[in-house]
Amino acid sequence: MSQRGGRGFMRGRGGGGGSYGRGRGGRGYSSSSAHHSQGSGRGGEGGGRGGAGGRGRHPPHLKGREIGLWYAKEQVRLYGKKEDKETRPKIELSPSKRAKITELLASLERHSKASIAGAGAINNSDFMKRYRQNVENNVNAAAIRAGLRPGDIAGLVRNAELDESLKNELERKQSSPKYQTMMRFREKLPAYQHKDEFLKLMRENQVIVISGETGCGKTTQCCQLILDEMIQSGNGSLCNIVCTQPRRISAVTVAERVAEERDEQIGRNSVGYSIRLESRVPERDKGTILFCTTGVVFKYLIDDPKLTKYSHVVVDEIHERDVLSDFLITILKDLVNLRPDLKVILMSATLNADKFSNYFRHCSRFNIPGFTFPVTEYFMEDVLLQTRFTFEPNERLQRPWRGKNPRKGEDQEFKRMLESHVRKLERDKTYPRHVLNELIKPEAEELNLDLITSLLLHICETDRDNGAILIFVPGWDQISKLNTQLQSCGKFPGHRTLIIPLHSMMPTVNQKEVFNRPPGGRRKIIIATNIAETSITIDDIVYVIDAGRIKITNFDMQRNLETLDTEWVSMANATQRKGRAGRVQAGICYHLYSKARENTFESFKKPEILRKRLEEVVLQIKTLNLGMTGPFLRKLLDPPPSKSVELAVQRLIQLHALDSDENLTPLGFHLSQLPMDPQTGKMILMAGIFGCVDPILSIAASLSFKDPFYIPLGQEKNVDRVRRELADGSKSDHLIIVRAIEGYQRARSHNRERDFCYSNFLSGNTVQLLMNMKKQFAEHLHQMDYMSTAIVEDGEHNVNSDNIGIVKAIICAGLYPNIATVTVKVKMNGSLGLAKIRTREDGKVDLHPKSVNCNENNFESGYLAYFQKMKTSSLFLYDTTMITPFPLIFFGGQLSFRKEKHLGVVSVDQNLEFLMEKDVFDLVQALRKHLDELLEEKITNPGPTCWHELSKEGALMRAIIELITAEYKEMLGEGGSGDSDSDDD
DNA sequence: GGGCCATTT
Repeated sequence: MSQRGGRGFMRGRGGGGGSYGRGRGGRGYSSSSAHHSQGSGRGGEGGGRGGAGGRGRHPPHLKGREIGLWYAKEQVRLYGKKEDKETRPKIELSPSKRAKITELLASLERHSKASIAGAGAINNSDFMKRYRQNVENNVNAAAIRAGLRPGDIAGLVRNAELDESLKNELERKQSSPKYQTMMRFREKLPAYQHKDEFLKLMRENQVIVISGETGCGKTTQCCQLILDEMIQSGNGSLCNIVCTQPRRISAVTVAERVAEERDEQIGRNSVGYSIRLESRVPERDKGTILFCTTGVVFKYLIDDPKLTKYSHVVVDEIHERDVLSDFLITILKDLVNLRPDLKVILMSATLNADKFSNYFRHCSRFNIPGFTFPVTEYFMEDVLLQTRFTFEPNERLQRPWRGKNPRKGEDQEFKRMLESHVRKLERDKTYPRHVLNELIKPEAEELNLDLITSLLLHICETDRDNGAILIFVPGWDQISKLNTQLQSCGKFPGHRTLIIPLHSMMPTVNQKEVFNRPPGGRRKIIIATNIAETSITIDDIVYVIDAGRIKITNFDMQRNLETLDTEWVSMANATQRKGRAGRVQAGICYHLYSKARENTFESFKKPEILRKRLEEVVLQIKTLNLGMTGPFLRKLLDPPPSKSVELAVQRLIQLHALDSDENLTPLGFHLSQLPMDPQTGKMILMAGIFGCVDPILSIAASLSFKDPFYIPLGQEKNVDRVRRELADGSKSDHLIIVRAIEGYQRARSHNRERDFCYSNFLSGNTVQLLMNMKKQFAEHLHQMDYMSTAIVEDGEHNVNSDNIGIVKAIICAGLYPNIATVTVKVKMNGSLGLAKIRTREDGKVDLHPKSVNCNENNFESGYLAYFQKMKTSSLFLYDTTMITPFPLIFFGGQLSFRKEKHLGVVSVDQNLEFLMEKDVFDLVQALRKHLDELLEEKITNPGPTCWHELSKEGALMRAIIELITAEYKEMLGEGGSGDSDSDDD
């Protein structure tokens, strides 16, 4: 086989001009073949191979622009002026290859005639019947395990003997000295002090909302109070409490804390936790408290929709309004009718507790007063007064800062509010004139790092106790700039201050120094994103400086795009930030915005369900049999707009996960079982079928969790370098992850993994989690019968793992239709211009600077598959892999053929186009049809792939793999075509 | 020419 793009410049021309510079001469697929615009039109396709014929080299005496002009003239001489701006790659098959495929197709026809009628075609409704039966069986099996008859209304079954022994055990425990010491502490917590009222409400109501600020002990105490009362009243065998937390770390720490208070070992007695890939559930199965992440409860719901194992469900931190907790309380709202014995406790911050109570038909509310130290609040006017800071006029100021979608006239409206606020301060003589002069300047509305520096100096001068300072800024950029400014201004020398940047991508998030008091009596200054608002808690903070901004993802339904915007914080954010100063002593919070600005703040951050794509939510609704998505989602506390639901359903239909009636297809059924988004799910199913499980599971793990790379401040370029080395010319961000995990494992076998992580900017924790996720994914594939074992490295399932062409093809199969095209103009002087990236829906997009393909302009193939696309300062593709034509033809969308003058043109989904003769197309299309049938059969009736070349499946798979492999090798110039009979045309 | 934060038997 050979493919001849055959036009344009060659890589490596002119003595290593290209980054690859292998100097392959005219062999194979030229780098321009896919989408490099002809531009000044160098090269061209002679009759011979790859543009070698007909095209001359420019005379050696020419320089710079003259070279380009020479090629331009040459282009005109060979092809005439405007014609032949062909940029579509041409796909050809050698005669021997054609003969092979023709023979294969004939044998496949014989196979299908010989096999039972209907094999290969799927019958959706049969599948769905089986699948619904399975769901039913699971439910009944769970009921039987819980000691119920199938169909019974659930509930725990009393065991009088156990009631007695649980009661005795608790009494014994209450006399232990350790327990009593802990009890003296517990008794001081507000939640414990309101014990009787709380328990009375619990007895009298099925659903209650508990509100209270951090530090009141509601999470640790309420579950214990319920359990102890149940046990003491002789009902211990009827009590299992599950308490959900939004984050893994809080599920574990709360469980550990409660176990300690009960003088127990975690997972040994009444208290345990369960988070993904890590659980220590209580050994006994009655009289327990289980802390788990919300996602874990969702998995319980699949097998046990009525949560029959539990008597109490406690949903904590519901005020955070994450998708899962919103979703869960909607399910619970229906479940309480089916389970009159089930008690539901919703826990929220005080501010919006009423909203939840109203949602549950005005259920009872109980507020527990807070227990924190007082925090003095200052606003911009006070900061200006204390620092005497003056704003430099900023010519380039776009306008006072404002929200993302400003209503018409919002700026003017705010200006009037600010002016009236200033007039009032003037009348009241609260602040001197110079402060008001500054406050009214538009510059006062901008995030000003000089002001922060000035305020820090003010704090350092007035406070001699070196209290720790926490600064909230919106993102990486501001952390970086402020850090540089503080380090270089000379006023915060290392022997007096310790400055720690804190961001999820910086290694400091896992360092103890963040929590400890710095040695030598120095002052700790932490510059953080909102990671320090909930995820990381630093106890010794005395001062908080709140810049008042937050970066937040939104979903733009009109443009079908995810965006990342900087916005003013909500009141809830501001309160939370302020509270960070009062954890162990009285504190001070400086808000870097005026009281007037604060008046424009929303009360709460927009619920996550209104800010996200809904594909996974829709699949979950289907898995849990909750009916049509539209009606179900309208039951939510804040229903997402129907447009957003439609977009999700449409995309799932496009992925063949749902049929047009919104039923799960067999593929959709598998995807809904997998803990990842549908496209990544599709990728791992295909990896199972195509025998490249290990590398693809690495990619899937990182796409569904996070990138394992740290980026230490100032090391950005070094991280880029390491990533380029790991990519090793593959032009793939996804393969970087594969190589990183492989490298880690190799290093670990020599006990060198720490060094490996250090020199490659990897987070060892994240890599280990990714490896555990791979194991979990392999277990899923095994359970679904896509693998015969659950071993990631199993040879049978990795026959193609070292074949980069196939691994990339499977990346493409999963990520499709997320495909961008690349064009590179050839400049007059013969050098390459910048790569221009486009997608069908968005037009021009940019590659994110973190991508290894950013700044690349020498692409052997003009297609990039991507996973994440987000609009920030520009519309970015965050992660890309260069893809060759055959994977798009075999795993992309609908193929169609047309004649364009004398050329045959094949298009994929009426979008991506390739040149192909009709007879070649017929062969390719026939192969594709057989592949589609095979895949559908594999999806409906999974089983390990049979690679034997005499089987229908084996022969077809081998043929397709051979085509993709040969194409890839030829393009990348790795050891020729890898095909012994390729040179016969 | 530049990266908010979480999370799944």
